[in-house]
Amino acid sequence: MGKAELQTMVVSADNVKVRVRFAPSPTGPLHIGGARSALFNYLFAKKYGGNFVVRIEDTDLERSSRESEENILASLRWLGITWDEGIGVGGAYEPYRQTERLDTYQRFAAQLLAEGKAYYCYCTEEELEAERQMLIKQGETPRYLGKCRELSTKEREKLQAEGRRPTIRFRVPDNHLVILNDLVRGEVTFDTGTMGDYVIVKSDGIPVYNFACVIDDTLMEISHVIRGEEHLSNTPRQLLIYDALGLTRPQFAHVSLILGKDRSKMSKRHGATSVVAYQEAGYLPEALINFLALLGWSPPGEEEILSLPEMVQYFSLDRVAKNPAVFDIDKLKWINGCYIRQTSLDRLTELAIPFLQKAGIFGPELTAEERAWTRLLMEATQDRLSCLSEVVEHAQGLIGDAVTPENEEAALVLQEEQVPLVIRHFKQQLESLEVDKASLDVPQAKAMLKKITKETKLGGRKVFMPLRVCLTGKMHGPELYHIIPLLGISGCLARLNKLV
RNA sequence: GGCCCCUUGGUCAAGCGGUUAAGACACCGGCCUUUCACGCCGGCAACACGGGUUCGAAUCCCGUAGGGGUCACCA
Repeated sequence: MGKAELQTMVVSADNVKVRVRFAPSPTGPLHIGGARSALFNYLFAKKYGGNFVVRIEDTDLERSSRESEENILASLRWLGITWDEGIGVGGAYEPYRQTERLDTYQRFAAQLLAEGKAYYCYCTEEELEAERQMLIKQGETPRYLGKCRELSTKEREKLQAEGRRPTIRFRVPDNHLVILNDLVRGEVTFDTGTMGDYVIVKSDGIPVYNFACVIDDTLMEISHVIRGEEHLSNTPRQLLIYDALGLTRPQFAHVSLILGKDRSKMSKRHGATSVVAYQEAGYLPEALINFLALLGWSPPGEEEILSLPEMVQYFSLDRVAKNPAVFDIDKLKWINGCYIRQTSLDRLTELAIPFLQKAGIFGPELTAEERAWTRLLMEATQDRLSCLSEVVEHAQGLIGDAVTPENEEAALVLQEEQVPLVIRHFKQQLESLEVDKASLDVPQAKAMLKKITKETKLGGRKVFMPLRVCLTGKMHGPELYHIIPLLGISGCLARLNKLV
């Protein structure tokens, strides 16, 4: 079946209610790739008027934690990805946490057992490991050879009496072709020949992912499973269970991975991989979302800066690319800068405050004056920021009285002959004003600078550059008429006196 | 190693048998500007390779190479 035909299947799925899900396992923070999967599911649901559900797959008791669950949900909320149903919001298919659905899985496992489609396996980990090693040594695919497949009741009782707790294994049909019609990949065929019977229920009675997700997706009436490509190889195992239980398969769409610079699956080595890390680095949620959407999907038009509703409007699985995408931090920065420039000063101020607090510039509570100062700071730096965290540097440059020229070039500027004259005029201007920080605003600063230029009859650069270096020590930076009010009259005078 | 997926500029990507092979980021140049930045204008740069199919392949098929994923009582 061609991709175009598969696509019409999706679109004509109007007789089936679209229900998709994001099912993270709470074993750490929300990963960038997970966030994209969640986003694609969300977009798909909204596009087709369906429901987006969030389910927690916490069957790995060792690694799962409530804390991680909370963190993941917090990241989703921060990104603006909301869910119609699931953890925290409830719904008609409760519960949405797998460890609270154990009896359900047991029922289906019992059915498979009763029908001979699954069986108890008493092998120990050591035995299994030995088998694996042996196969590897022989150059074969490591897999379970089916030692416990035909255990008699007596043998089982004996093993049981030894204190062995069995797992339940699915009996994989021999030399059977499993065919998947993937919505992004097309037809994919797997041969069960090298698969080996796999565990569906662990010895502690907890189901394994490949089993639990089949049951849940069925019971929760999930229509489309959109997930990362790392699950593609698992899919035949799940498909086999659908078939064995006589369940209707959902449609699948496997989205390619997000890669690091070296083209391997994005991991810690490549830098930040969690959504919180980007949040803490000063990326705006709408920028991250926008960037993630562009990784593996492309809008039909030319515009790449898109709001969530716009993405919903344009989203479709047939515009999802098959090839993996390298995470390009430069592009993220650019997108983030675009959003920072679009953001109102009021919101920008609120967003920036935590960064300034964290840097120790402000305490836990801000005075009205500090807020106003921050707002001015944002006005001064808005279009030169690619990340919120960058304001810290700018703020730090405005604190304290000591200024040193950043380099030789800057030092040289101060040697120019007109400098004393310019400074004298500037000081006069400052001193003629009330020595009250609040009274010095941007229009006043502009007027002052204009006056100096006029009085000294000097060209712009000869006036502005020395002042800039005197006040900041730097050759580049925000507009002087922003810097002066940010420093305040006393701040400016202090810096001038220290330097000259 | 077996199985599976992928292959258009440095990166993201459009393209779905006939195009001068879009666009974006990055990079380079110019303009704007009292600096930098923003913005605007311009430039560099790609169909992995080899066979087919076809009047015609980036587009279809088969190989090769390269990359990736997966092979747990993890998800």
